[in-house]
Amino acid sequence: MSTIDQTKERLLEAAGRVFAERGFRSATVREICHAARANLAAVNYYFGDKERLYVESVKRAHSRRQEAAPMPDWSPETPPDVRLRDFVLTMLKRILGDPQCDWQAQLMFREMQQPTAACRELVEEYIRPHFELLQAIIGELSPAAMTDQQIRLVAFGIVGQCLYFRVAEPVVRQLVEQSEFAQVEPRRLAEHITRWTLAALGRQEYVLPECVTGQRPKGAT
Amino acid sequence: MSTIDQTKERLLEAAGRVFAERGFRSATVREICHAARANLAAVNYYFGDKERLYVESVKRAHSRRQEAAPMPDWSPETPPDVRLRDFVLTMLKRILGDPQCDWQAQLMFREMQQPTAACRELVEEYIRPHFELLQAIIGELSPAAMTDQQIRLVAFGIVGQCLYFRVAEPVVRQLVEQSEFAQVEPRRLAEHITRWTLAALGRQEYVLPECVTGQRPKGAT
DNA sequence: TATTGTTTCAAACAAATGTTTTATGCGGGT
DNA sequence: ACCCGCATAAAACATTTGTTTGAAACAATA
Repeated sequence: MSTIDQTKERLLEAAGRVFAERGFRSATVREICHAARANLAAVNYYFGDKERLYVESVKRAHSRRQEAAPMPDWSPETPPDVRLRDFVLTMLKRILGDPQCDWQAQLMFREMQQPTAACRELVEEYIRPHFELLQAIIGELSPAAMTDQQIRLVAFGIVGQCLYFRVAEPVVRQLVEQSEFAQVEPRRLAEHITRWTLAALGRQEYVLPECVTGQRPKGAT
Repeated sequence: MSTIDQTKERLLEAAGRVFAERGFRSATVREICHAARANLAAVNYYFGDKERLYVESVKRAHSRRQEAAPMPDWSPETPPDVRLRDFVLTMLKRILGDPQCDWQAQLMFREMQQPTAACRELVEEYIRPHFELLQAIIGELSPAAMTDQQIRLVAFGIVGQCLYFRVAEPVVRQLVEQSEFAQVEPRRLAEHITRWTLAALGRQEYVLPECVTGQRPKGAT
């Protein structure tokens, strides 16, 4: 019993990494089994075929990511701007995560761009609730004149900003210097995006205090 | 001579579509040749091997996209907010394009996420100049207190918002209703993102006139 | 110890796929 | 008429790859 779970577990872990790096089709069962220190036939033994292993590994990656960075449960009187900041930070933590679990996010992005029929349910069960939560938060922060459609666009904009740093990471890394890229991390980005959003909504000015940016203002002597 | 270019051309076109849809590894030479109405050996005859065909097709897709939606050359006295709007609109046109040339954008995104060594030059020759142009425009619109690092974050944010609708298209399509998704098109998005940015910079209020959104304000009778 | 169910392993198979080869048709120049 | 360069076509080749198979190793149990 225990040995079953061990190899099955190693297989899921290794499959996640390999699928994330190579994509479903390009990943080979042989590479996965080798990475999992398992025999070639193990995949078919435990999962039937390559595709079911893929589905399982995607689900696994997602749940791991979610429990690694859970959404905080706010008290009823938590102000919406705090909730916005928490939401963005949580999202960024899940997306950028530590490089150790990097593949989990990568794997989900692949799935988002070319959804497998089996995994499309992820959107309904997981993404849509989060997206509606974000819309609700923005709605509370917005003037009454904002339409639902506008709120949706704002929500997409926030998500897009978060995702960009992960999805186009190689490009970002090449565009900014190494030292600056190292500072692209969840807390700083969440602060920027939150302030940026609040400023656009007319809630406050967009000014990042020096202690956060670690840089002097332009033109300062 | 003319026939040479014809099949070579068809090969490049077909390869672009197939590579965009399936990725380099998953795309088969047979499928490409079939789509191009060419013989199986044509790829090796004209390009040597599959990989060089891929590189050529990426370059081709990129230049096609660029000439399809060129950056306007502004007169010196064009105000920065107009330039921002133009920049965003041009970018969105290239990204969202008409569904006919959809694969060109798709292909470049694949390349951005998993850069081939041969194609990494695209960033230097093409993306970096555009990125610096965007930074310059934002710089003109920003208060002097903004640091270069903050400007870069803002620029990444704008690019991220634009890319999101394309990169996560399947998800967006599933999240919003069909009728609303049809309205996700360059002009409307450019208007939203530009106004949003200007509002965050304290340049103007973020209010989209009804004639643009086509929706009545929340709570209107 | 013998038995039974489970897991691992090495080998083999069949299909897919990138590449090469060889042959065929075609046009123009000598 | 003959030859030569070039484009196309069909077949063949060598790998790769997902999957299957049958035996061996192992653990638990009676």
